[in-house]
Amino acid sequence: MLLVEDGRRSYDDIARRVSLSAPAVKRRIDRLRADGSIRGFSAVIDPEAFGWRTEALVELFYAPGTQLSVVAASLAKHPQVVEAWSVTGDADAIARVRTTDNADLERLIMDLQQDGQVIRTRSQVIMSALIARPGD
Amino acid sequence: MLLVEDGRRSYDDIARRVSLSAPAVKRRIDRLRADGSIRGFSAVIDPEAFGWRTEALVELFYAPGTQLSVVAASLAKHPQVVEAWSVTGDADAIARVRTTDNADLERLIMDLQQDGQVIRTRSQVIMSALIARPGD
DNA sequence: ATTGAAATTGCGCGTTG
DNA sequence: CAACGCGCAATTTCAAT
Repeated sequence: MLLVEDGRRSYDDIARRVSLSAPAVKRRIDRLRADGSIRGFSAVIDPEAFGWRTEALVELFYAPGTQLSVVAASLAKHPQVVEAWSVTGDADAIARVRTTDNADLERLIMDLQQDGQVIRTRSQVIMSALIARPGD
Repeated sequence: MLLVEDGRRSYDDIARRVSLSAPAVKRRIDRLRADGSIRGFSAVIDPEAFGWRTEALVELFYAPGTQLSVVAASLAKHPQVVEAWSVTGDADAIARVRTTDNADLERLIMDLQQDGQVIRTRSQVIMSALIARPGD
């Protein structure tokens, strides 16, 4: 969708590109928002400009029988956790985290381990972005 | 920033919330965009609504001496690759991918391997999202 | 503060099932 | 004929100068 490329495009602009009228476009978008196809709109930020200088993917290994909901709750406490997924394979979950520096990253990982059921973590720190498509 | 929560908020709306005038807000946002702190705006989509039913993190292992630029170019060819990072640790890079189904995922991985320098991959398919903060 | 652009709403029309 | 989605035009809100 064109709105993924630029979430502030005007209805008129979109309308011209798809050969419709502006109101028609608005109503379609309203519908997409209502039924959840479009979750919302967001500004995409440069993390460095906000002091987040290190980013990492942290694989999390939980104690047997740990509930997903408590995992999620534990992760939600830490604003450094940008995204986290429950995954198949070796690890139980993977968190994408953003910290000010390596020390902060270390502290976060310690926190997560103390927080409860984390047995082990394995981190892969991001050196550079190869691909970044917004809106995901 | 409030614009991360809702990228289509009006200047007036923001101005009221932060006790400033609308023009002042606009100037600030213009400055943030100019200096790169705000990269842009985007609609956040429900992948399922667009037929993307499987998501995975794919660790990529490249042949020794492979250039990052060719890695990036190879990944960029595939629209299923949503994000990709060069990382420390075991793997050389990690790609977040979105496919219609498992067969499509398998095909994508084969493609990436044929495409050149990928020696090995290891995939972790995402079962559910635990945390999702937009705008990142 | 003013001027112009964009968003929003009501209404009638054509198409479809 | 009922439901739906469109375009037009009028109104209101917003943006830019």
